[in-house]
Amino acid sequence: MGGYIPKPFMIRTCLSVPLPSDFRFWRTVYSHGWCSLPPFQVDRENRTLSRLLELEDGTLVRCSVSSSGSRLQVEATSAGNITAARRGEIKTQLLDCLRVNEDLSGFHAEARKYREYRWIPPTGAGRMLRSPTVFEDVVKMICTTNCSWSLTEAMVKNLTGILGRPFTGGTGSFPLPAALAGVTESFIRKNIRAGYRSPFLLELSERIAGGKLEIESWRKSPLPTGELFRQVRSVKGIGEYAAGNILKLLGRYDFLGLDSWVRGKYYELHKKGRRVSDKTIEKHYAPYGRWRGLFLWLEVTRAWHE
DNA sequence: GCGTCCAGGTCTACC
DNA sequence: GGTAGACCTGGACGC
Repeated sequence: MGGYIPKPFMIRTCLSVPLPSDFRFWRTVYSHGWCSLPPFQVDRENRTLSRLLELEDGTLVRCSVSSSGSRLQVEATSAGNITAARRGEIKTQLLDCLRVNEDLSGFHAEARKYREYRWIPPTGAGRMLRSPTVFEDVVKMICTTNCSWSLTEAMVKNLTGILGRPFTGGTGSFPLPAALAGVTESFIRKNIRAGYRSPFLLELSERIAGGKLEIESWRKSPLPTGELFRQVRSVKGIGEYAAGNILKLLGRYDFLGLDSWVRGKYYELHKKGRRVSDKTIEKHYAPYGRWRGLFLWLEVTRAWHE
């Protein structure tokens, strides 16, 4: 029994994109935990980042990205034709995720002023991996709050596996706001295992899907950072920690985004393990101005790359 | 296997 | 503005 289900005919194409001289592929991939949350997948051995992209017309494309010399190498696979327009969109989305076109010269110039941060410019550190959409970054950030990393991984895996669109031989796409808005709170609790975060995720998705909240424009917002921070904080489920870190993915580094792990690292590095208040930490980084959140993050994760 | 405790941010109510 | 308690899950631990 069981009928024959034909496998879709897959089309494969390769792209090669030039990179700026200060770009470091692996440092960007491993800039924080996002590379291990689906639809991202990381292959440490082959130093490859994979990602299922959903293009504007709905086409799904699996991309395997690596770096050779000064170029980004992309192998793209899809069930549909990968036209010139689609190739352009794949390139745009990937460069945006990897922050390739973000100018870090101001940050590196600032780093050179401080003895403790002079190690940063030669390493090319500073770019933080982000998702193709602000929505995905915000949902994932809510899933990092008040839980272990393994639970975050489970929630995101459920989101892509249950509500995302399937693709041959891998993870599903990240669900669009409408997909998340189309289920109930109890469904999110039971199947995504998001617990008390479920009403927050549902409300966010419903507001976006219903056109009442526009968050994709945050990446190009002309608002001063403090004002943008207040806007981000107005989303239920996003507190000081989550908003501070979402801002980093929007290219603003004025907030520290402290969580228990970062605090612990700070105590280790600066206070011989002794706990201090958040105000003390904020005071420490205040002299570094608009880059303070990035200095803090690179400082506490420095050992990851050594 | 079961029960208890704890860690992890955010929200709301209250002072 | 500051604080306490509730929210939910998974892991650690003791029995």
